Amino acid sequence: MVYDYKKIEKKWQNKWEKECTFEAQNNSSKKKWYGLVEFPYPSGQGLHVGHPRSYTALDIIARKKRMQGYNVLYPIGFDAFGLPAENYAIKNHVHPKVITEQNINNFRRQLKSLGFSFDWSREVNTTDPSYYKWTQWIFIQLFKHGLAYKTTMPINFCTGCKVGLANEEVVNGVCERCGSPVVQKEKSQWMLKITEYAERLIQDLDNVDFLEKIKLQQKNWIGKSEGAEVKFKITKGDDELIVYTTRPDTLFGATYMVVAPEHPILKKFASEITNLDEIQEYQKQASLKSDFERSELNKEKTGVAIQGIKAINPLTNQEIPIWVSDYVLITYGTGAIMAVPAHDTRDWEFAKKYNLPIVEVVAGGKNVQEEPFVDVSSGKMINSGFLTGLEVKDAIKTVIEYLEKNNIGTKKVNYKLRDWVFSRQRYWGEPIPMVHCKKCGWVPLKEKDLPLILPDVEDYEPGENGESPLAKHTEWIYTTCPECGGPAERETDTMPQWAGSSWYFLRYTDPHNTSAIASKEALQYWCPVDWYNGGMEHTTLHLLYSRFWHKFLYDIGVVPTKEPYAKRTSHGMILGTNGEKMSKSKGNVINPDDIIEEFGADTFRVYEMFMGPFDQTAPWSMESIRGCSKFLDRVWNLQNLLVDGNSYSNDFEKMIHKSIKKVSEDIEEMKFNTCISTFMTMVNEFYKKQRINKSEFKTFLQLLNPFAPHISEELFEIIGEKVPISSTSWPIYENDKTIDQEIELPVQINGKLKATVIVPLDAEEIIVKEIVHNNEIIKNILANQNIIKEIYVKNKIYNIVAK
RNA sequence: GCAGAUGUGGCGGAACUGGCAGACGCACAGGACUUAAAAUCCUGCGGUUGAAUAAACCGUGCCGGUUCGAUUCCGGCCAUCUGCACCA
Repeated sequence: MVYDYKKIEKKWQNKWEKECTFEAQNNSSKKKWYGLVEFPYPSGQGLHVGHPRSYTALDIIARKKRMQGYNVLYPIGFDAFGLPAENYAIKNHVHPKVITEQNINNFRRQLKSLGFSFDWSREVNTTDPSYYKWTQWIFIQLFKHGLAYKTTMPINFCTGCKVGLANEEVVNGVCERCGSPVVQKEKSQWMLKITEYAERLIQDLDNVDFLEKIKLQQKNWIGKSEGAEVKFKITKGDDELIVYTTRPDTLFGATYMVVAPEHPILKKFASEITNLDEIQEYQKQASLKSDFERSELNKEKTGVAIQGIKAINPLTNQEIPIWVSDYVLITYGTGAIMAVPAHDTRDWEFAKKYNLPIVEVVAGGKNVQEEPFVDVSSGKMINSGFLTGLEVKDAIKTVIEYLEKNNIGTKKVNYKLRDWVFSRQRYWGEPIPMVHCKKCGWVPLKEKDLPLILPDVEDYEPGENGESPLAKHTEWIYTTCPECGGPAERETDTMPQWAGSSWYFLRYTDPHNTSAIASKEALQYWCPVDWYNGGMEHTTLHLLYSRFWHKFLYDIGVVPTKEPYAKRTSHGMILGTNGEKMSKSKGNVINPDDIIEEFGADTFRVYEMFMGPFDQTAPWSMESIRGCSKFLDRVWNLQNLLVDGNSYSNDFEKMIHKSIKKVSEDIEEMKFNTCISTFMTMVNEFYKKQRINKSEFKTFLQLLNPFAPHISEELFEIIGEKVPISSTSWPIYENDKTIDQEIELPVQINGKLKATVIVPLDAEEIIVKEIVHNNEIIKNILANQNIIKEIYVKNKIYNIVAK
């Protein structure tokens, strides 16, 4: 019989759909298991081969958990707002809603053709008003709790998309989504105070099971540092220039200051500054550059000295110059620094270029006039007044005490993390449910008026000056104030794509609820997500944002857990056959549809799990996938080897039990590639002995089922089983049968393998010693050598040191 | 520059907690079947020397260390990939 994967896969997919095989139960006494994968953005290109890597992995785990008796929730949905649909819509004059619906239908078809055990009855779609009603609701709660505010600040402005971008969305100086250059522009923006949660976002990582590298990346992103804020007096007026420094101990070495081009001091002292024209020109130049360009290394540093005002070093009381330079960023710290050129490379280069004094304050380096001495985490202070002679560590403590006592500075914890720019001047996003009333200011909509539906306009192209497309639709804008009933205007900006994805996992627990984001009972039962797998690229954006929202929802009593995800793992990227990232422009994109057509879904799934370690990048290989196809053919033909009766031998039986153990354990550790090789080894054994009995076949198919669900169900039926595999219990191994009573023990002489001997399990040294010394090979080698030492490690090795 | 990761045959990779390096697969070679090819099945396959299924030596990016024993632990390099906010 030929293995007709097309017919078989369709048959089982239809059956699962008709019988709702994989729907999770909401009122269940069973133990729950909630597995989550990042829901896709339904792009026009269709599913990427990278999606199924993550989806297959958690599908395997989900299917195994079901067989182990858990009530499993493994949901899917679509993160469907976003720029690509909008850009496509503008280019091709089709409404984003239409495009999105088409794309979702295509994605759904593709996902179903891979046989994932998703609970499709819980599918969510972030662009559905019944969904974004609750995204808007959460925003209003954030606003009511003071965590959403409007402010004017320099933001990244994409010249292509005509929208403000979060720093996180700017990649290599260009817009992450469209690739256009990003410039700085002043804009009034809705912001979310994620910084208020910075400390908790770090602390609570201790209580979750995330991969260490993920925790580390989040911590580094939040970037906690301890230092001091120091006030520098300015020679004119009573004003002060405040800087943040992690090294207050080097204050005596601060010979000049630098402020960012956007620093307010420049406006404030405009009348005092004698070279204002020059400075304004510099500001103009700087605004054309993105943060990335400004921060590029090896770049010649530029700057302008401010004439007319100076700062006073509070410890040396010397007047020091203030410079403007774009290597200082307004978005970090206070937007101003004290420069210690002797001990900082950037400051040193700047000082050399502009001939500023360099004063060594930590001893131990070479001549600081020749090169900066930057490794100053320890050492003795010099040229530092009352700090001279102290160790760096003590100097920090002493100087902070001094600063605080004299009211010229305070100890300060600083975070690199910045508040989240939440506005987009775009059409295809959730409308921000706020109105502006001249009398009442910014007022949120009442809950009964949610959702605020995105108006179905004809013209969704961005406005000229980066305004939202909605700004053109006056009939929508003009409304009444929910507070006073007077005339008011709607916010025309929409939310970023991150909004809908920050809480979608909560909606899956109760997706059709009309009176809450989800019922208390559903949240109580399903939270937290037991296992969340996704890409490393979302570690600092989506993952951090959703943790932030979840913590907020916890604080206001909406969700029962402090953290949304108990466990987070990540998968490696799949590269093209040439080892480069798949992209249209490189022409190395593999289309999942083609693979399924040629090899079938099971082969596709098995190959993606076999191609390499799950968490590492792996190149696609057409030759290797053929190997997996061949393997499933061999599995199919096992039915020809089926015999009645008992197992071939004890060893054969042992192989089965060892395999159950190995596969069960490896699935939990996401070592799917070694699971597949275990299957291959089993199949090779069956062929070698030219037989498999029914119970062995059953067990094998049960183990294989999470990986290759269609072929295993079909074979299960063929060998006469009356129920589907998915309803059977996961095989259990007997520990005794996984242990060999005899061991092949390697014998080394001087660390080199010379022979192996058969010894009983856990054999005592005396017994082994005799066996080893009776071995012919060993005897011959030792004949003219003196034994110095013999090492026996039970069940592992016997090593003889001889001369 | 900073941060993170990776480095094992021709290729993808395996190796528990420091104990037989190269499982499993691909590619390749030989054989069986076939008029022939494909498919399938069987065998071999790190390198050097060797007639050899004898034996010896070398071998997990490089240099060193610890150890009876290191792909694994430690120190120092090198290379590649990814991310980035010159973070004061």
